[in-house]
Amino acid sequence: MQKASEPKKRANLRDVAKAAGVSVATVSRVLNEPGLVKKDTLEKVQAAIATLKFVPSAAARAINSGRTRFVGALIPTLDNAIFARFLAALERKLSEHQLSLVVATTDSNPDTEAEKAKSLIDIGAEGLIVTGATHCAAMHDLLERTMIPTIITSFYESDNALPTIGYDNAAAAQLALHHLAELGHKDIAVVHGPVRDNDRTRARLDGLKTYVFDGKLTTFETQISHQGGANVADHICSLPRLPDAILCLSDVVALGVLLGLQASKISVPEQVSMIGIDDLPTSAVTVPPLTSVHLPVSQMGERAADGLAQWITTQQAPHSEKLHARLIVRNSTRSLL
Amino acid sequence: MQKASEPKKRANLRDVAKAAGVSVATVSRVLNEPGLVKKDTLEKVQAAIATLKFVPSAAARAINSGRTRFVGALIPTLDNAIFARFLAALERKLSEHQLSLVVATTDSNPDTEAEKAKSLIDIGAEGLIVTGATHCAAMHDLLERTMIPTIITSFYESDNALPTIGYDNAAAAQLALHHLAELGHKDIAVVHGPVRDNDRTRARLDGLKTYVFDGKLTTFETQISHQGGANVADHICSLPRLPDAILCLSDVVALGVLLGLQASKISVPEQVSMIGIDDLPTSAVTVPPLTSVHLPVSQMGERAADGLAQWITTQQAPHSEKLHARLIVRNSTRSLL
DNA sequence: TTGACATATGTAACTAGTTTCATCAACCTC
DNA sequence: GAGGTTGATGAAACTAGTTACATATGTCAA
Repeated sequence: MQKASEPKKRANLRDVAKAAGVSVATVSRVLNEPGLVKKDTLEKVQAAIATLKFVPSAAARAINSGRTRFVGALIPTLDNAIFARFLAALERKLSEHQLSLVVATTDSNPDTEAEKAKSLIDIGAEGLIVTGATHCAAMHDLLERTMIPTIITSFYESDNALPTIGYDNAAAAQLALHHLAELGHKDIAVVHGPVRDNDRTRARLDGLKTYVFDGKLTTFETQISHQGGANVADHICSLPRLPDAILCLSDVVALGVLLGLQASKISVPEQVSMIGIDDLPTSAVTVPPLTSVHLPVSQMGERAADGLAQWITTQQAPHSEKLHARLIVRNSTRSLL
Repeated sequence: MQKASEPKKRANLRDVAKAAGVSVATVSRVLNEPGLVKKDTLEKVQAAIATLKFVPSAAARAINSGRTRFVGALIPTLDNAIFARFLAALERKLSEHQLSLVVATTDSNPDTEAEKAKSLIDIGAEGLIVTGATHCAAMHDLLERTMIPTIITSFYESDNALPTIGYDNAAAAQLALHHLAELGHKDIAVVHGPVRDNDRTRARLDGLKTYVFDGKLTTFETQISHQGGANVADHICSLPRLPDAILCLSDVVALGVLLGLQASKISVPEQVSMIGIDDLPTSAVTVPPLTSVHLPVSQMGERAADGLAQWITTQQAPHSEKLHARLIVRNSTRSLL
């Protein structure tokens, strides 16, 4: 099957060694520890590498070192700035640890998540970053079988089997509700993304439900997008009576609601107060600027990167970390007292 | 929690073979072509795999097949929905070709791009998707040396050395300007992102400059973010005279400008017309809904995925493809005639 | 002159899989 | 009962690197 002249096969170490008239060990040294090689041998080999356009095979390297130098992140979507910000920090910090990042999106579907996780592991990921603590059975099984270092983010739970690096979602939501309650709001509309397969949203809603105050909460579920927020705003405007305030469990939805209210000529905060969660940079330039609960996602990215890198190199799982959310008061909320 | 001091060496094929009392070839068959193995042997081997928690090494597989089954995408930032949309389509289509996607962000820095490209190739990427046609010397050298299949996106140029799959940026900008010109606008502010190291923005600006119309164009450079747009809006509002219209070379900036104008109580389109480029979903729900030039980024992602997958499997580079932008008229532009 | 040591390089054994080819038994046909 | 075919399995070669160990040469001191 192998004829004398093959058209184009990638050159390997042996080819280079033969071309340079040295052994494979010498070529390997040129690649990894050029200091050990005599100057003119070095040049001979480098010439051969150049003429053969030799590029070392990543797989062959990995097989020896047992390291592929990349990790995977499973996130619900890229279509929300909050994840973009998280990933930016994660990637920056990982690269300080000489690790590349492979991003896979799950569309918040646990089965997709398990599938993508499997393919990340198949292609050699050394560790995983996942969003939230709820996964399907296949995912749990996969993580247990492979024992791949995995950190849960956007979610804090001290006694989880896997380390969690994130914030207390219930507390973040309570921070927002507490602010509204203090301002005297009694009739509050809560707008949130899909509850199904999303433990962060559920935790936030639970936080609201367990917060004790003498007022009414009405929840509205929609898509996490500007469009989704605008749709809910239309619905709320068609109600016989406007709520005192609208609490959005994410800023993306909040901006959508804000635009929707504006389209219906409802003014914020004069007719309704509004508050969000996330504190995206955009929230500082909306009209009016949006009061929000700041979630430290950049910090979360950095801590997750450090934790995972440490776990991979030392085989020692990091401890869970609780990061603190804080209220940023702007002009979309006003006092009713 | 994880116990730290396990003598955890991962089981390999030979370990499984020994445990099951069969040869390595049989274990390999169980993994890849279970149909060839007798039923009770199969079960024996599967039992051994389960008890040893054996997971095949991706690297060792890759070394044989010469395939790592993933490609890399180099994009300027994740912090702009336009790229998020592109990546979503790209990833979806790549996975149909059994390819995973590794995303690397370059911050529009050519040196970062070259670095990230190198590390993608180092970890074994079989192909690359890059944004725009302008790269630093190190990048060109890398692409030439490794001959890695690489497709340029967001940019169309029929005679580029590498296949380009994208739109004509100059034409897209002209489409927007033509619309404003037809409505009788003479004094137009053009708001755009950084020109340095961004050939898409430059191409759009060149398109505007070569379009013949009897009016005035004033350009404003800012960051591509809502904040950046809002800053320019503040600046424009402080000018002695408002322009007739504001043409933004991206919708993200346009929404920022819109919010900034609104904060200064300038009404659109009564006092200024506004038009964007990208046509993000958000642009349909802004107040007023934003007239924009639709860029087919989802289609671009799909075509790029198909092209790259084809290139990798057939060794045959695809042809460049020009995708068509089209004007979406909403309510942010009005006629002055 | 010889031993001690450093430097430079080669040989061959690893890494963890896939794959080719050989072997052997069971079954079928003539 | 000889010969052919099929099915199941194993031995060993193969992928492309790294690396432990061996060897050859040169320098220097005893």
